[in-house]
Amino acid sequence: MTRPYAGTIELLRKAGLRPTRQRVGLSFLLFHTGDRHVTADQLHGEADAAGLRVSLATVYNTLHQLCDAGLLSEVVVEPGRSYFDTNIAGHHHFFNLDTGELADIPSDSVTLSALPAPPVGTSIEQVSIIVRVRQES
Amino acid sequence: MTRPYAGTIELLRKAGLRPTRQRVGLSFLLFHTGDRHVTADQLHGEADAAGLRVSLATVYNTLHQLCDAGLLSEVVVEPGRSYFDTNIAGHHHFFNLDTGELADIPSDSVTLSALPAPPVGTSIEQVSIIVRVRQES
DNA sequence: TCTCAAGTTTAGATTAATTCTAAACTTGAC
DNA sequence: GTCAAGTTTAGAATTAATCTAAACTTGAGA
Repeated sequence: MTRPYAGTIELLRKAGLRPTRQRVGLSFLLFHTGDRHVTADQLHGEADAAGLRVSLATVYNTLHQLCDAGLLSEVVVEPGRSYFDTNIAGHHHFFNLDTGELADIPSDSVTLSALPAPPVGTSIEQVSIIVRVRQES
Repeated sequence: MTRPYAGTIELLRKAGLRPTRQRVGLSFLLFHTGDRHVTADQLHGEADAAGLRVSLATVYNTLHQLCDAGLLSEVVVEPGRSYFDTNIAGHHHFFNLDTGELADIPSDSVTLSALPAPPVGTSIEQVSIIVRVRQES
């Protein structure tokens, strides 16, 4: 028998987070299905479907902790809707205004030449490009 | 005596919006103070301070109508906070994660070379770049 | 200038996402 | 095992934003 959660537990430990049942379950859902864009609500639903009882508050806590640990990134596309992205390599996205779908843009397929200096006294933390698209009629 | 609102009224008429007292007042606040980044709430407060009684619902309505008319653009930087920007030429911004300040990036100071094709069946509506910065310690 | 239908505004209720709270429960070092 | 520190939880609270239907403006036409 293999230990399906061993990697996940390791991941959490490295991030300084206790591998609780909830965190392990949620992380497993997040990181073992390829790249994902989920809202807190969606993940909560998936957990439920997978038989993992977790409160929504914990889903939010865990998502933010994983963000802080750099394992996840938050993408804000519309007021009042926030996605969490398991692909932390490229922070660029297509956002379909009509369907609400979010798709990654591989960071090597975009070249940003010349970026102005940040305001005095600040340093750049992240550059995010969102390309809003519409369904062609 | 000059007619301070003549330009504003003209602007609204061209956008197909009746120049009501509220819309004229709000547009005046928006477009006669240089480039601005305001939340609906801030604008509501300013209107109040200027002696213009407007409900918050009208502030939201007007902001959205001006967006639809292309006179304003909406910038989403954080979940649950939405700014409206009177500078529609460049959609790029610095966002200070520590202070919440938003600053324009002149669009000619950024060059985006190479952008992948949008998903099949969609066309690009807008490209927005947000550079998140942090206060240097 | 008066009238009136269409377009606007409004207060207040409502929604939806998210955060807070403090009590109950795990976890893991010892 | 024990226990303090860290987590989770249900439910309340908060926040931004939207909706509702009744009251009010606006301006085109008489």
